[in-house]
Amino acid sequence: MGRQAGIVFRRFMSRKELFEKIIDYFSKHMPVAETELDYTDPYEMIVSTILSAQCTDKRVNMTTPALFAKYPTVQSLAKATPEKVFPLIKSISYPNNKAKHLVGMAKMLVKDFGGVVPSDVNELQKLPGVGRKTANVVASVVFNKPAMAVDTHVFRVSARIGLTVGAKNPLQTEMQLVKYIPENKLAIAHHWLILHGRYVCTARNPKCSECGIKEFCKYFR
DNA sequence: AACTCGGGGCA
DNA sequence: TGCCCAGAGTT
Repeated sequence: MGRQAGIVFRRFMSRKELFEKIIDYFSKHMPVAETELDYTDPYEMIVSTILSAQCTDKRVNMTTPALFAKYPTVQSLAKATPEKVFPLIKSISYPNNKAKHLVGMAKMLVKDFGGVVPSDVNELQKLPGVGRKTANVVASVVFNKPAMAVDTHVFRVSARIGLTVGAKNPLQTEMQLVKYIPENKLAIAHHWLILHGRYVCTARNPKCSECGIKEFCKYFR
């Protein structure tokens, strides 16, 4: 497999072909990922995604049950205040900002969107606490839109492997990836690249010896 | 483009 | 203790 892949790579391999190679590996070695893309409802998804900024998913998952128990709907959260939300999320990153953002988001959803989470990326970004990354996550994962969310992991891993070339910021990475990744693979690709970046292709001291796709990786060669 | 928000996990 | 972390908003 390794030798064969090396031979294949020595001739020309497009980024689309490169993506197919790694997505094939991930699909065989991270079968859990598919189910982790399930969501209960758009409200819980967008709240969870906002909370996940600069914070590990484990801490978010420890926090959300109590939060949704007290504020199960957009309407209930819209009637809250940041001061009431803060203690429920104080153990995650930037609790003050996020408490403010969550309440502001809920208020805007009720006031301007009829209490319904929009599926359009540009509409999503109008919400407090929702930037381009969060908007793309919600659009692609919840609404199956052709959007690619790029966080620090996706940015770094894509550059190292060679999925992107010369991308200087997350937006450029996004623009390159959406060009050749099939629409129905964008959400799962986001998830896989994050997991790979978190546990193997780390920012410092990446574990190349444990990496299953180093055969295809520009950074490793 | 640079700066701020920020508590918890881990070496 | 010091360093780091699934970004977003402001200046």
